Amino acid sequence: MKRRMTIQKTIILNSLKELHHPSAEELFEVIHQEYPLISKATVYRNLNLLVEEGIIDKLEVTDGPARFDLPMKKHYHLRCDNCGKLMDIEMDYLDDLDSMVKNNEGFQIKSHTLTFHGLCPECNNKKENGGF
Amino acid sequence: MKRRMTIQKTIILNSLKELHHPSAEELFEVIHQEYPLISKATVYRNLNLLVEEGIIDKLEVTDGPARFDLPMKKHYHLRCDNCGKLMDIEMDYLDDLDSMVKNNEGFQIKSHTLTFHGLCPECNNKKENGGF
DNA sequence: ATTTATGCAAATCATTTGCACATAG
DNA sequence: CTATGTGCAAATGATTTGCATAAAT
Repeated sequence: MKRRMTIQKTIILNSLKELHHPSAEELFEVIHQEYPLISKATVYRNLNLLVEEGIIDKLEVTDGPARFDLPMKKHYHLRCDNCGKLMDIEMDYLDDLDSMVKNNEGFQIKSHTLTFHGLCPECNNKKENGGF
Repeated sequence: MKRRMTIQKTIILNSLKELHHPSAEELFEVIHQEYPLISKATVYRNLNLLVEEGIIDKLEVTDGPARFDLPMKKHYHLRCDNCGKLMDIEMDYLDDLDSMVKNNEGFQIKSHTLTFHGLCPECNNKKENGGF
């Protein structure tokens, strides 16, 4: 199954370069501005294809839509428990973690994801002012 | 808003003791056997209430339904990339990780989740036999 | 007697899929 | 040409919600 280059795929890749790990929906909104004919299904389909081809990364987030991005150095995330905002973190990647697992019962470990949880500055303020 | 104890809530809690981090759907299926009148909405509602009250834990898994469990010692998970099977891992909890984050831009870090990814023995076999 | 909880069906959100038509190679 | 991609709408899966009724306090 040989892939073709289409206008849609080009636009999706370009938009991906301009946005910070957007969700498929966010990407669609932006692209829809300059290219109103595009279908949401096309955005989803191309994102999945690009992930399969290893051209982009899919960040699966608990509780919320998946986010996509151009591949970058392995890193971890910080996610706000309240508003769901996701940010990248400055921390050395723990390469040796995968080999620290005992009793893995034949499971082949290939990678890991580490996400920190808490409150972003904005939500932390809201909370202190009785916001929730 | 004071909570009431209902038959449904009792059954949900009991079933939770018997199952290994089931999804809401799985829990519903099991409960539905012995208590066919229960509604799926009731299962979801009670699970959410129990999580809010801190009585049970919600394990949010990327790409798949959330799973629920009685609170246990902090631990990490192993998830099969192919079939989605989730298992608990034997590994010391990294208490000092939360303080290793630099440049958190005012973010209050409270916890972290660490999940290992790879292939479970079954899927690994399938793969070697050309399954996918 | 209140007020919270339940059951049902409809609604919502993220994502996928079937199908006829368009288009890249 | 012909297989791959597109747009649309309908389908799916997980979860939530509105509303009238039932049950707990």
